[in-house]
Order: sequence, then structure tokens, then C-alpha cells
Amino acid sequence: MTVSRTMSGGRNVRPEVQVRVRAAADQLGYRPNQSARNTRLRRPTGLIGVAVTNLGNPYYGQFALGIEDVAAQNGRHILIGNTREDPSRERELLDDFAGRQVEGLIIVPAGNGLSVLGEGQVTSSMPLVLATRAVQGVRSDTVLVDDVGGAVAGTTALIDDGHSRVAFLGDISGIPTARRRFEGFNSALDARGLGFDESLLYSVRDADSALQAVAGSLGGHNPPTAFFSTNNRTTVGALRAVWNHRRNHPGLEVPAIASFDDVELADLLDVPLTVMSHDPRALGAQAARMLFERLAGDAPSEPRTISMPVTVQRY
Amino acid sequence: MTVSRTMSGGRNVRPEVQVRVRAAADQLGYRPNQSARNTRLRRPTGLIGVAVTNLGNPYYGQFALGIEDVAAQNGRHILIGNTREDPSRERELLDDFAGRQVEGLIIVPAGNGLSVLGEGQVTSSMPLVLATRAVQGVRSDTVLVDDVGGAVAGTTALIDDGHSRVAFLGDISGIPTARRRFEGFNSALDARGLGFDESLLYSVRDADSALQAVAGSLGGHNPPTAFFSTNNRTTVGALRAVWNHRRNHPGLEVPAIASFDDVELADLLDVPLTVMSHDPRALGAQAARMLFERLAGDAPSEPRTISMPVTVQRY
DNA sequence: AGGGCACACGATCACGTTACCAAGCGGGGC
DNA sequence: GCCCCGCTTGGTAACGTGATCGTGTGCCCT
Repeated sequence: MTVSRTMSGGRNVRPEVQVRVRAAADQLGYRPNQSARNTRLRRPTGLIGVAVTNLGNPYYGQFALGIEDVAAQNGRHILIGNTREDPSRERELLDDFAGRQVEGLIIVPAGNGLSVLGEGQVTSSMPLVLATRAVQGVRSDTVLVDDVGGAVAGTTALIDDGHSRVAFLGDISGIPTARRRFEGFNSALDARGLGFDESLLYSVRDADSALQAVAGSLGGHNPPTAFFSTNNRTTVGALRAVWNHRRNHPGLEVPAIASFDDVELADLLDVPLTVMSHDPRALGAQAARMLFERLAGDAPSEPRTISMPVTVQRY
Repeated sequence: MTVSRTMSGGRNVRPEVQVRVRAAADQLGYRPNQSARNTRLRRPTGLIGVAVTNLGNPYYGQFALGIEDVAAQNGRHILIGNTREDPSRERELLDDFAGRQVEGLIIVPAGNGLSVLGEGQVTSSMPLVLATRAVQGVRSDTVLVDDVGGAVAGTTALIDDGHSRVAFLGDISGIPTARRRFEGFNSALDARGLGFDESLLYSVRDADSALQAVAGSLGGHNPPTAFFSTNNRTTVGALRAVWNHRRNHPGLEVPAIASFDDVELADLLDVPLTVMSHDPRALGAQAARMLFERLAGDAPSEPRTISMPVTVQRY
């Protein structure tokens, strides 16, 4: 008990004894065992479980950074996992997180609406914040991006530039975010009395496939004059394809791109670019703040949904 | 005990009983408590502690992804922390990791050579792999990047292009990696009988300060004709500055950049660019493999150091 | 019938920690 | 001198789990 007291502040332990205890601890390499501590105390573990769909995407790096910042301020650590958009991997992670007694979860649900969160097993047992995507049937705090509004604004900007034939790059069957952006895209076309040519819908998910799709599209007959790209990965591919096209066909009008998500250096490329951007780090921080508010009991019992603003910039 | 047996495979439990146990578990939302399990078993926790210096840098996102991949293959999870190059934050993280009984550590030591790893407290108690930077006095598995060789090759390429006045962008006092790259840079100059003008050493650490430095340098008298940039952050700043410079001074020779680390889309910018690149994801995966080899007892007792190759590309 | 054996299941304890309680000691007020 | 109080210190139990062992049951072989 004297050791325990010493290690946790030393209240009611003679200073001289504390010195001896600490010296012995140093010499033996003793460190309090958090696992044991947690079993005894049923005290929070100080861990937050975070699951993202693609850790390698700089977007989620910034997102994780935002969470880490806020977590550190609150004396918590983050346990991070990568779902690769795979629901079964998501389930593994959630089970593991639950077993490790994390205090709360911040999850970017895996694609397809097949997220296992819908089953509500984990959900009910601990605070959860969903990020960037909602899941049907799950009532929890959620931080979304204004996908529809952003897509409307970006698409409208394209139309105002005279584009009436716009292709869409994104996996609307697999990724809910892409679906909502498609919604905004479509309603902006509608609002201006333009239809969408279904043959210009390219279901791509990464930079390479987007590059192929755009190159093919520009090489076909009656090519679009602009591309709507749903995320930073597809934008990189589209930019490369358009850049190649410009090089190979000097003098021709350069196709425009509207990109959801910013891409570093894209503003220097001299490709007509409309960026619908938001700050993933702020999004992560917001999600973390909501989680900690709930943990502290400062949140209303009703789940809250916050939508992060999307700004449109032209390059 | 019947519950315990059921939850861990169900050996020697009647199927009918197993069904009842699982039903009850589902209904109660019961999940085995990992903390308790760990105390009882002194069994590994399945956790790997990872500390990086800047989670927001896409470089470390890829690095973490490489670790996560290998960790998942080995049934482990990663606990990730951001040191922000701050040794005291590094200490906090390491103490916390140790207390949580992580099985091993993969650490990018915080800058300044002040990494607390030098004190050897944590080091001795569990397997450790250092990544990208070594720490004086610490004998452990290490995965480095061929900083010196890469810098020599990149610098030599610049010289072969006719550049003799090259500025250096990087924080050589704060970041060991920058120091080694500076070493290679210098020895390449030496080898060709060129000296380095100390006034062209810019101690910058992020994109903004690099942009300022390059802009100032190009605006001064007797400006350099090329810049050696130590990492992807400083390269982004340098590219922007050079790009602005080209726009404002059309017709003038465009300054060249040699960049350690690749930057997405930089190849499209029409700025003479030499990239000394390596794959951070492979680096992370390598570090993780070394750690798991050691955990499995398959590693020689002598610490190993692996150097990841650096390739030079021209754009 | 008796012995042996495989299987099913629960009682007990230990893992490292801390809450709680009890005991010892010294000082101050009466 | 006595009592009470506060500080210090250690004994004990309990957190949720699983290893070990003992007990009970049913089956097969002789």
C-alpha cells in the first residue's frame, strides 16, 4: 500500500519513505501495471478507439492528428485501426476496442452501408462518435461534412463557367460520402435544367482508376468538358490525366475539375480547378470534443449532428 | 469456468450449454475484459506502441499504415502517439506505453538528440525498433533511411546539371535526419571541389518557413541556382516559392530543387526537380517485421540496423 | 460387476492493483 | 493522566479472468 500511495501522488507517506520507494522502483524497473489497475478500479482506461478507412490517405492522417490533439489535452491516448473499408475488419476492431475497455469510439464507418455498427452491439455500450458518414439505424453523435451543400456549390460554379457536360468520378455504390456528393452534384444540374448523362458516371475509388477513367473519357467521342471528383485520391488521378491531355493536345481547351477535398500543390498546376474543401484536422478535433463532452456528461441525451462547412475555392 | 471455456473456443463444454452461454452474453452485452485477462495470464497484450513526430505529415501516415498492415497480420493492434518533436511528450508516451504493457515499441525519436530513449529506462524492458533516426547510446534494432547516400546522389545530380551555388533548407540543429542529409550534401560538394556558402543555410522546418526562406534567398543578391530541401514539408514551401518566382520573372532561369522525400503532384509542376525518395510505408512495414521477429525470438541478440534504399528521380 | 477412461463442469486461487479498515504513534487540550 | 485527533503504515479483500485440480457422470472393456 505504501508503494501504491507513493506512486499515485504520495499523500500520507513520509517524504523519506517516498524517496526510498522511488529509488527501489527505478532500480527494479518497476512500472505500475495499467491492466491490473483497471481491473481493480473499474476506472476508465484513458483509451479512445479510432477506426478509419484508410490510414495511408493524408486526409485521415490530418483527421487522426485532430483527434490526437484533443485526446492528449484530455489525458487520453488513441488506439487506431485501419478498416480498409472492410466491414469484417471493422467488426474485429470494434470487438477488440470493446474488450480493451476503451472509454469511447470515433469511427469512420466502413463502406457499403454494411458497417457493423448498424447491429448496435457495441454502440449501446459506450459513447460513439461517427465521422464523415452516418449509418442507418445508428443514433449517435455524428460529425458530417456538408457534402450535399458543398457539391451543389462546386457544381454550380462549374456550370457558371459554361460547363454543361460534366462527368462524375466516385464510387457511389460503395461509399456513402460519394453518394451524398453525387446527390448534390445532381441537384445542382437539375436546378439549372441540365441532365446528367449516365454514361459519364465513373465508379472509381483511387488515383489510378480515376486516371484511367478520365483518360478514357477524354479520348472517347463527345467527351465531357469538366469532371466532378469525389475525393482527394480521385482528384490526383484526374489531375494527372488532364495534365497529360493538355500536354498531348496543346491548344485545346483544358478540361476543368471540381474536387471535393483539397490536394496539396494542385493550385499550381494551371488546370482549371474548383476545390470544395474542409479541414479534416478540425473535423477530427470536433469529433473528439463531442466524445469528451459526452464522457464528461456535459452533452444532451439526444444525439447531436454537426456538419462541417465546406468552402469553395477556384484556382 | 464454463463461460471462460466457452468464450475461448468451447473445448469441453456441451454444445447446448455453449449456446446458452452465448445467448446470455449477447443479451447482457458481455465482453471479456482484456485488462483482467492480461493480469491473470501475464500474457502479451497484443499492443504495439508507436510514437511518431508528426502524425499530420502524410509521410507518417504511410509509415503508420505500413506498421498497421504488418501488425494486423500478426494479430496485434497499434497504440499511436504524436510527440511533436517534444522530448517531454515522448517521455509521457513511453511511460504510458510501458504501463499498458505493450509488447514492443516502434519509435521515431523526438528531435535534438534529446530523446528520452537515451536514458535507457524503457529500452531495457521491452523490444524496441527505432525508425528513421538513431539515438546515441541506444542499442536496438533500427531502420534508417540511406540519408547520406541519398543526399550525395541527389546533390551530385544537381552539380552535374551545372549548379555550383546550392542553398540548403533544413533544421540541422534540431533534427538528426536533417543533419545526416546535410552531411551527404556537403560531402558531395566537397567531392566536386565545391565549397558551401554558410549564408545559404536556412534553418527551416515547415512549408511556410521554407517558402519565406526561398523567396528571400531568390530576392537577395547573388542568389543560389538550386535548393536542397530536406523533407517533403520544406519541399512544398520551396516549390511554391520557386513557382511564384517563375511567374514573376518569366524568362529567367528557373531555380532547381533537390528534394528528399517525394511530394505528390510535384512531378507535374515544370520545376526542375530531383527527388531522393523512399517508401515510408515499406519503412514502417520493415520496422514492424523486425519487431515481430524479435518478439518471436527469431532475431539475433545483436541489434540490427537496416538502411532503406533511396532512389533518385528527375522530373 | 468392477475398473478404467474420457468428458463435463465447478471450486479455488493467483495475477497486480487500490479501497477500506485497523493499529500504532505523537501531540494537544482538558 | 486521559482522550481524541491526525498522520503513517500495513493487512485484507476484491476487481474479472483462466490454470489447475477435484468431482461427477456415462461409456467401454474385461
